[in-house]
Formats: sequence, C-alpha cells, structure tokens
Amino acid sequence: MMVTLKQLAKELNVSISTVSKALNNSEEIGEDTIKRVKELAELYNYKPNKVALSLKQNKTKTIGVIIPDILNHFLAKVLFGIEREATLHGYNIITCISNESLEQEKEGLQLLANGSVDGFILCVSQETQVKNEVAHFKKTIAEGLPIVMFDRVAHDVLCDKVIVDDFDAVYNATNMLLLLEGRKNVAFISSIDDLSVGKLRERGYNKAILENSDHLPLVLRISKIDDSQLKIKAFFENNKIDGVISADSASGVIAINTAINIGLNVPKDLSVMGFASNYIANHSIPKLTTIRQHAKDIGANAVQLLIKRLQNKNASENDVSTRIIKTSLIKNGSTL
Amino acid sequence: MMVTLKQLAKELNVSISTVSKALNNSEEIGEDTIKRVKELAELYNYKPNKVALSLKQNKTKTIGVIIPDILNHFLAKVLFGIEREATLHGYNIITCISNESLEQEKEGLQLLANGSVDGFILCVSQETQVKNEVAHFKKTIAEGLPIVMFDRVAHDVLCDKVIVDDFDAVYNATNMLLLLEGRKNVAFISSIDDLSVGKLRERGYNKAILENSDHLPLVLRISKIDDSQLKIKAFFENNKIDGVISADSASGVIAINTAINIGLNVPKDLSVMGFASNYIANHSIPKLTTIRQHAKDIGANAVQLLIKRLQNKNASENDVSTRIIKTSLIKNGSTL
DNA sequence: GTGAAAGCGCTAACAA
DNA sequence: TTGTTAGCGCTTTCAC
Repeated sequence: MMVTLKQLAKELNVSISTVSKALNNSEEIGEDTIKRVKELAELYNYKPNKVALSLKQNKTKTIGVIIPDILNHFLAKVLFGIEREATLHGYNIITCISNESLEQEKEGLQLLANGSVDGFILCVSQETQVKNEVAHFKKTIAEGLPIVMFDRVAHDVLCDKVIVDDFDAVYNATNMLLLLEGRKNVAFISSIDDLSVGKLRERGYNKAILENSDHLPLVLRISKIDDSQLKIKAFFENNKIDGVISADSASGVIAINTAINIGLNVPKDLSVMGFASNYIANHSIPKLTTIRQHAKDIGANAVQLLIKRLQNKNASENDVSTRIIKTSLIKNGSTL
Repeated sequence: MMVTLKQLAKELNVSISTVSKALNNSEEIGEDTIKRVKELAELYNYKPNKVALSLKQNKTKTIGVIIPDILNHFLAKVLFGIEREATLHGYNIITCISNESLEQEKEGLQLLANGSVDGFILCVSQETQVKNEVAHFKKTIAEGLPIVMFDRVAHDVLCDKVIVDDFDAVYNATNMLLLLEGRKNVAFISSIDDLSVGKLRERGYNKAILENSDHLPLVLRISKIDDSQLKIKAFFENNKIDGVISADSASGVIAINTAINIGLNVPKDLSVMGFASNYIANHSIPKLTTIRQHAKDIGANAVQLLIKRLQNKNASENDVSTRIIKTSLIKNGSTL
C-alpha cells in the first residue's frame, strides 16, 4: 500500500541506495537522477516509513505522555500544550491515561518502555502520591528513558520537573483577601487535599491565616463522592465566612453559585477566588476571580526540557532542572 | 540500554532464533533451554522491541486519533473512551489536535500516514466542515489506512461512523418543554451552529417548534468571540422566554446562572435543558437537566469498528457501518 | 555517479 | 532440538 524505496528503485532501474541518496539530496547523485527520482516519489506520494527509520536510528521522535485524568481541564490544557510544542519540534505523542491509579501508571510506563518512545512526560497519579511509590519511575530512568514530571511531582525522583508556585500563589491570594479587602473569616475549600499540589496550596493558606488573621484555619475538604453543592451549602450555613480560596477548579464557581443561592451577595458579603481556567470561571455570575496556572506553558516547558535531554545524551542524569511557572491572578467580579 | 535477543543469545551461547522461539514458548525448543532463556530475559528485563516488531509484521498496533479540540469536555471524554478501549485491545493511541483547522487536520493525517499507525479515529474539524473538504480523508483511505469518524462526520466519505441521535434528541427535548411542561416560548441557544451536529440539533428544535408551537423558532447564536453571559442576558431581556434548549455544553449553565441573575426563577419561570456533561451540569443551581451523549461509549464504539476493520483486511471498503449512540435525558432541577 | 552490502531487532521458513 | 538465513524499509560505508 505504501510505496517503498525498493519499488521506486525497481521502476527507475536504479539501486535502492541511489534512490535513498537522491531523496536526501546527496552530493553523490547526478542532478537528473535526483530529478527523476523525486518526480516519481512525488507521483507515488512516497513517504519514508517511520518505523524503519526509528529502527535504524534507534529513536522514535515520539514522547510518551502519562496523564492521570484527561477530563480534568487543567491536565487537558497541559496536554494541549505538550502536543503543540511536540509537533513544533517534529515529535509525536503517545498518550496513556492512568486514571489516578498506580497500577495503570506502571502499566503505561511498562507498555511504552519497549522502544515505542524516546522519553516520558507525566503527572504523578493520585494513588502514587498517596502511597509515595517511586520505584517504577527510577527503573524507567535507569533503562535510559528520561522522564519530565509536571504539576504533581515525586520529589524523591531525580529528573526534570515543571511545577507551579502553588504555595506562594495561595499565600498571596489569602493575604489579598485578609489585608487588602479586610476580610475576617477566610476559608479554604479543596477537593484535592491528597495531592502534593493540594497540600502546598493548603499550606500557603495556613501560613497567611496564621500570620494575618486572628482565627484558625478554616478548611472544607470535599471528596470525589460528595455532592459538592450540598457540602459547600452546609459549610456556609454553619460558619460565618466572608472569603473563600478554592484549591481545585470546580469548587470556586460552585461556591459562588451556592452563596448566591442562599442569598449572599458576591463579592459584597463574600469574596471568592480560586484556581480555575477562564472557561470554568465563566460558569458563575459574577465570574470567578481566578488563579491561572498557564497550563499550556507548563506543557511546552516540559517538552523543551525533555527534548533538551534527549539531544544531550551525554548530559549527566544527576544534573536535573526544575522550572517554576508562575501563576497569575485574573481579577473578575467575585472579589472586591 | 534495552536488552536485545542478540545479547541474550550471546550470553547463553545459543542462536538468536532459539532465544526468540524460547520466549514465544515454541514447541520446538527444549524445556530446560526455555527455562534458561526465560530466566535470563527476566533478569535483564527483556522486552521485545516494539519498533522491530512493527516493521516485521507491518502493523503498529497503534491508532491515530485526530481531535479538533481537547479542551472541549465532550471530545476529551470521547478520547478517554478511545484510550480505554484501545488499551483493552492492546493498542496505543497517538493523538493529534487539529485546533478546528483544516490545515492541521491534513497535517495530522499526513504526519501519521507513514507507517506510524494502522488507522485513524477522528472528529472532523470545524473549518473542514465549513469548507466541506473531504479529499484528504479519501486519500488516506485509498492509501490503505481506514478511518472511523465520530460525532462530526463527513457524509460524503465512505467510512465507518459513530454518531449521536442529535436530531431526535433535540426534537424530543423541545417537545417535552412544549407539550409536557406547556411552555409557550421555547428558545434555542447554540455556539456551534456551523457544525454538522449543531445544524442537526437546530433542525430538531425547528421541527418541534413548527409542529407544536404557535411561534416561530427563536434562536440565539453565540460566536467564539462573544461574551456569552452578556449575549444571553440581552436575549432574555429582549424576549419573553419560558424555555431554553442549549446545543453546546456551556450555554446551558450560563443560561441558568444568567436567568437567576436577572431575577427569574428556574425552573418556575424558565425551564432549561441542554447538551452537557454531568461535570458541567453541576455548575449551576439548580443543576442543568442534561442531554447526555455517552461520550465514552462513542469512543469505545469507534475503536471497535476500527479494530474490526483492521482485522478484516479483506473486507470491502464499500461495506461500511454507522453506529448511532442514543442520548439519554438526565432530569435535574432546571426543568419541571 | 552508482551500486552492493551490512545492520537496526525481530520472526519464520527451512536446514541440519 | 537447535541453527541458518532471509527479509521487513531504511541509511550509510565502502567498492566500483
């Protein structure tokens, strides 16, 4: 179905190597031969077989991407950034979804560490973070396949990383509500308290509260099985709250909608700000004041780090770098 | 870095083919040899090189997936379904994002039609649908790479398809508001009127309105650059509306939030129902009554169709099938 | 300027 | 039971 060098060679009555060289504009080959070869190749829509190339050159120009959850808007956006940057550099991506499961994460690595890819970009799954397992990562790296981790990372693994300034972002956001807006009771809502990033965000909140407020941290944790609307409603009714920082992308808009539903005025009675995309931030009136993570940049940076390492095969495995992508605050109507 | 048969053979003082056969449990090989080989392979963590296998067997067990927009929650969910079903069958997926662009869609096909994949699953990009281009699809199929289209499909291309009962779903939904709830002024809101599915949905709405209402169709079209909150607000203020059908996944919740914002009671004054995921439906109070598309099933079905065709190499290219995945209605608080 | 041959890692038909 | 060989499609060194 696909034309091969062999077929072109036969039809042109030249050798395979001549065709190969001609197509690669080799100095060795005569001008008219080059022309003849190229014309026929064009006619038959010849494309060098990627698999044969990979085998020959011992590299696939393919990146394995392991994502815990593609329905997570942030992760999807990072994936988008990865795909775009990879394409830009002539790389393809093979995607595995770990479903937040350690087992599936291992399988994904295992499955692709057979010559299918040149390296990995991944975000550590929830279960992996909870169990703090890192052996499979180290093994993969030892096999010669570099890994770049983003967002949720395993600190015990020596590899390139791209992370967000989670702690600082929430510390600053909380202080903004406390100091600039003069809020007295700022709460923290999170459905990701078991993730490394969730913990960092909560710590940033705690620090600000301890420093600049006279109440204790006030934290609502929501689990996957909870109805978050109900939980948040009860939380609001049982606590007098005038400010909310949300750690995940759904809780912010749900908090606003819930507040309005029970008759509060946002942002007059209650300020809300939190991590989200602009897409999600649009799902409430007023729109959510948003901590933006620049997901696409995170993806692009991960690709850059990986490709750099792939090209520097002699670079030491111990010389790793961590890039921190700064968040920015998008002021919308849900804060003063 | 990766152990090869050659290295194992050398270390064991047997031939390469003996090792290969032993690892594949060939009858020809002696039991103890098999055991020795397997032990060493285990020790060295031998994995057959995927690229070499692909070259040899002339198939990659890889599916090319071309998606217009991975930030679209529906498409992301289909991708999730594709990935899961593909993994189940021992297939990997290589993903390209077309960004709703004809050019990028072509490039994606082009890029992977070089032996990288055994076939394609794709959703036609917006630009492609607007310009009604199909040559690149036909060319790919002619090259021997089967295509399965889902959701937005090109009717002029002979290939397997997985679609949704868009027309019927909206026809029924509209009738539900008109006949069961007795609504008098049911509007249709869409930000996807240029897509095949958007058109079908609008036609379903129109039919129901013409049959069972005494007003003309009342349609609000929103473009990507519009602020949908403002547009919907103006629409509500300029028309007396007591029912809304939304064609895309964002407009429904935004319509509810907007209605509440201008003092309407949902669902008493206004019923809203529309296409969305349960994730998005949660972003309003009351929650959006939802037309669910079973995105994961769509993905899974696409994979099944493709694999079936790949295994039936002798099957006629002209014998294609179309699977229709029925939507279901999830009743939530935004309707009576 | 062109071609023959080796080799990437693997399988399988055939030989021994 | 084990080994030899050819070949998948390509690049590249070395001969001619």
